[in-house]
Amino acid sequence: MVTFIFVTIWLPNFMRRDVFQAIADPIRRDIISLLAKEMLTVNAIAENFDISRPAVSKHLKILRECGIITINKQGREQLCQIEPKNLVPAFLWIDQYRELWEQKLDSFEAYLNDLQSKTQENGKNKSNK
Amino acid sequence: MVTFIFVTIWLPNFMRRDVFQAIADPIRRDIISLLAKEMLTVNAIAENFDISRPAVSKHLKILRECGIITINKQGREQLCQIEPKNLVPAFLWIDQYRELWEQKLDSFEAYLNDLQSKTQENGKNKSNK
DNA sequence: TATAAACGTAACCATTTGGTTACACAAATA
DNA sequence: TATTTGTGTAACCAAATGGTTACGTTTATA
Repeated sequence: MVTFIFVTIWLPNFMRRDVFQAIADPIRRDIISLLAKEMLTVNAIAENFDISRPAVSKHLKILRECGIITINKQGREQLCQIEPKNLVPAFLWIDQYRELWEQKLDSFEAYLNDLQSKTQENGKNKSNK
Repeated sequence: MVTFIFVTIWLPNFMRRDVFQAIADPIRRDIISLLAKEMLTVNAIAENFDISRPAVSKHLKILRECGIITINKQGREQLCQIEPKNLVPAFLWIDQYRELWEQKLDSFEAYLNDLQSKTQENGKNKSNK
């Protein structure tokens, strides 16, 4: 006899979180920008925003779950540090389309050049008339 | 007499939408990836996903509002086209931290090299003993 | 001309998000 | 030792998100 057991796995939210979600929020992007300059405690980060400290704590939790920051306990303070390499996946994703937009921008420049040369030719014709 | 008039401006949601929000959703990233290869109609895009066509329409609306795609009406079909240059702001934001992670990766490599050379020296010492 | 196809959108729903206040607790300080 | 400081988290809430079905409209086709 063969028995099949079906299991529904409940995936907690933070498992579904990724770097794209992390940088989707402007406050989290600002936190990243702050930590890019220096390590900061939770309170020092919170001073830069109008939202409550617990709200900042939540953002930090998300950033930590995505690996974008690490937190070191120093006495009663929590020192937050950026882990920039974990931004790389997002960078690579966008970077794969770089060729696409550069190509488009090239053709835009080509279009501009073309336009310019045609205008010059027009000018020539006019002056020749 | 001076009169002050205070006006509260109601900002509709889509005004707050930006490219970071656009690429936060995995389905929207997949749509971008599809459109990077070729122009597609709405139905053609929807065929690639398990969600309903109206759900895809909503995603396309968001992508269009962020300028990441443009839509051209061709008879009764809507041809979607990627506008890759509007990914550039997101690229530039992440790119500003590139130096940071490259520096970190360099020091990681340096750390690895250091470790390796030390191990080799250890080996030397052992063989010299 | 009646029907089918290719959409957009309204109305609705459950879940997620991002904020708040209140509270607990460990570590520093008086 | 009592108090203050730094922080995490629970409980709660409104709004946003992402999905659905139902329906309307325009365009192509039988």
